[in-house]
This record gives sequence, structure tokens and C-alpha cells, in this order.
Amino acid sequence: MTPNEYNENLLRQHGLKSTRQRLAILDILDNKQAPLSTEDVYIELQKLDVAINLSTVYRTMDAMRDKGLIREAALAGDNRVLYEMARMEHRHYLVCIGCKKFIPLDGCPIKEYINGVASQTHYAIAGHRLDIYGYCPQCQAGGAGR
Amino acid sequence: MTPNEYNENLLRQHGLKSTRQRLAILDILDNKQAPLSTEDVYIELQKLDVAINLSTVYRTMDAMRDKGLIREAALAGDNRVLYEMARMEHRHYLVCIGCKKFIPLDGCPIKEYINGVASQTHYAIAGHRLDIYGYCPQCQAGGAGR
DNA sequence: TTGGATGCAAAAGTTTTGCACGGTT
DNA sequence: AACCGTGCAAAACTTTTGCATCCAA
Repeated sequence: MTPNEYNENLLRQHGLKSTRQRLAILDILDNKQAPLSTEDVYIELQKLDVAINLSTVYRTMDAMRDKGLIREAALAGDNRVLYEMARMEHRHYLVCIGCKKFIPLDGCPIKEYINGVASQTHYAIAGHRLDIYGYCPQCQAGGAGR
Repeated sequence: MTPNEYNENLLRQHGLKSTRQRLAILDILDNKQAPLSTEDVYIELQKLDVAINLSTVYRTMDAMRDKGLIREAALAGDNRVLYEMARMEHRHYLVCIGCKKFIPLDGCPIKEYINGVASQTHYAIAGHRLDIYGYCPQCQAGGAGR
């Protein structure tokens, strides 16, 4: 199965029609390792000369989020929502404040902690968000990435 | 020292002039246990019949954030930034998805984990964000808070 | 064929800015 | 007195919506 066929199935399995625009958006989310805002996705599409309207990108991101294909991930310094593919295991990131680079962290350090919170509070835990911020070695050196 | 005098000093110590509007905003942030968006603060001010312009609230929140008096905290379902007082110890929250209630959690469960990340990655860690989402007992019961 | 998806343009909503005036230090 | 802070109105920017057309199933 080609990567394109895979994404076509992915869309249909989630009750969404497979279209040129949606496949292009999935390609971008697949290939970028960092969470992207709606505007980010639109800019990437333009770089690839994909003809698409910004409102379509907004609607597509909404639809994919509602269907569970993508999820809201970390968020940047500004107040935009960033999305990433909803892979099986969730991810946490180490974000460089200087150059905005995202490094995925291995595993989830608070799995057990959350179990404890659940049993103490009787909340039905649905998810969590954890990101760590700092300066990468290059940016600490006042380096290129900045 | 009255609470008001305390906040007056707090502002001056951070290089900000003490004004009626800023004291009112600090009062609200002091008294609410949950992080608030700029708009939230504005609405609270109106409830208290404090005459203030929305753009002043935006500018004040920006200034207080820049001076370290408040910090960006958890964020809600929409994509607004939420602020809270920058107390000595930072806080994490358990947020109910149904009724939007914020429960502060005791301590920070990832202190040690972050030290490990720092030494492995050579990043200069500046901060982190952790929130847990779920449904409180009432909302699980389909209850009032919803 | 049919209902969902898209493009376009306009509207709605949010945040920022310029400028004159007012208030704190 | 000097300068920061505020209100007001306009501008800029982001996101949503209505509607006609298009396209996947």
C-alpha cells in the first residue's frame, strides 16, 4: 500500500472523503516532526504549490480533529493551537525558546502520577499536556539558530 | 500592610506604576484560583463596575507578563492564553472538560524528570507546562456543572 | 445522483496601534 | 515637570460563515 493509499484509507475510515486537499495536508503533517498551526500548514501548502483556500485548511483541521485523526499538541509562544498526527502513543516535546525547534521526548514521565490523581480525585482522566521549554546548546551560545 | 498596599509595592518593585486599573486587575488575579484570559479579566472588571478599556487590559497583561508579575498558565479548549499570578512555586491543574473547573495539584511531579532531560540534552531548561484533563465526578454523572 | 467538500467573499471576532489626554512619581 | 498609563477609535490580524459550485462515493 502506497503512503497515499494509506492516507486515503485513513480518511475514509474516519468518515471523511478523500480529497486532493486533505491528502496534501496529511502529507505535511506526516512529514513534519513538529506540531503545526493551521497557518503553518497553509504556508507549507503554498511552498509546495498546492492550490487551496485558507478557510478550507481551517475547516479541514477542525474536521480531522473532531474525527480524531489529528490532535491538539503543544502550543507555541503565541496563542495558536498546534496540531500533530494522532499516533498511538502521545508525545511530549522539548521546545527551544530561541529557535523554536521541537524535540520529541521518549515516553511519558507522568503515567503513574496520573493514575494516582485519578484514584484520589475520582476524575475520569481524558488526557494531559506536558511540554518543556528551554534553550538549546546553539541558542545558549548565542548561535546560528536564533 | 493592607492587601492594597502590598500590590502597590508589587507593581512598583517591578517597575510599573501603581494605578487604579492595575490594582483592580491584581485583585481579580489574586482572588480567582483559576488562570484567566485577558477577556475573562475584563469581564470580571465589568462585573465589579470597574471602568476600564479592553485595550488597557491587554496592555496591562502584556506589561505584567513581561515584568514577571504574572505568567502564562494552563490553557483552555479555545486558543486563548490564560494568566495567573507568578507565585514562588508554579502550579499544575486538573481541569474538568465539562464544567471548566480548575483544581490545583500539589507540587510538581516532574521535577526530577526535568533534571534528567537537562543533563541528557544540554538544554538550559527555562520552564514547563503540565495540565491534566478529565471529567469531575459531577460531570461524569451528567450532573449540574455541565 | 447525492451529500459532503471547496473556493470565494464577506462577516465576526480578537488583538494591536496611534494619538491626545490624564495621573503617578 | 516628565513620563508612563489610559481611553478611544481605527487598523490589523485571525477565524468563521453563507452560498454557489464541484467532486468523491
